[in-house]
Amino acid sequence: MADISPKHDVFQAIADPTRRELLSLLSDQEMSVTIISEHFPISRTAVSKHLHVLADAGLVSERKVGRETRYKLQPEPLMELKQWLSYYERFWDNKLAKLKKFVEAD
Amino acid sequence: MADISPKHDVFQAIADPTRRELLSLLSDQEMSVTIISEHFPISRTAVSKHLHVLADAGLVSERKVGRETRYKLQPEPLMELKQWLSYYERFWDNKLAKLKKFVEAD
DNA sequence: ACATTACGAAACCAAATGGTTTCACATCAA
DNA sequence: TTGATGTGAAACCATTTGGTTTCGTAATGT
Repeated sequence: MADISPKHDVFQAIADPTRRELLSLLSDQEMSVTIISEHFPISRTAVSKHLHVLADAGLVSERKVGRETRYKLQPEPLMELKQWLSYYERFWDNKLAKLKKFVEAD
Repeated sequence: MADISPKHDVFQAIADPTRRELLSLLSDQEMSVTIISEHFPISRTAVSKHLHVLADAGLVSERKVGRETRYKLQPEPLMELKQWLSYYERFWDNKLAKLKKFVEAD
């Protein structure tokens, strides 16, 4: 049986600050591994690993061009995060509403 | 020098599925550690550790009541997440817009 | 044809993470 | 006072994580 998805989930993927920087960098443009890694103080191999984690989570796409591998942002999986967040928004909205009420009752 | 800043950031705190379940559980009501841990297959001590991580990130508050320690959701730090997300929303909005354009050009 | 470039896989390592069990200590109930 | 309950700290353990260096290979440049 093919193992469909021990994939990394989006929550775990964005937990690392370097990976968040990668997403930010790749939101502008598609870039090759070497060029990407020039923006970071760690080795190209380490960057490559981070990119694979992001790819596993579906947050970036890989494309081979000659000897390069180019990556670009794939924002769709972030919708899961947005949906997760939306559940909690009402709690802080609620707090804000209570605060407003309190202030206005003055 | 007192270290004001939280030890764990919100991204790292929500990366763990157990901790996300904890947040969900505590959004309903304030609960003691023992009661909370009855909802999980792991030890009370392990749950307690997760709660401390969440507290470090500011996502739950602790309150001592007699010999109990009660926790409840503190959703405010999730705003940082929302803000981070908002930057990426335009990218998928953009994609949707392009798709719409393409479909309508038919 | 040969050297250079771009990259991933592999082996390895230290530190962090998520879990356990045990123990000490308050607090509450009898 | 004595016993049960609620909890955190500590010591410990296995696995995961984030990093490294080394090496092989494919594509490109000269």
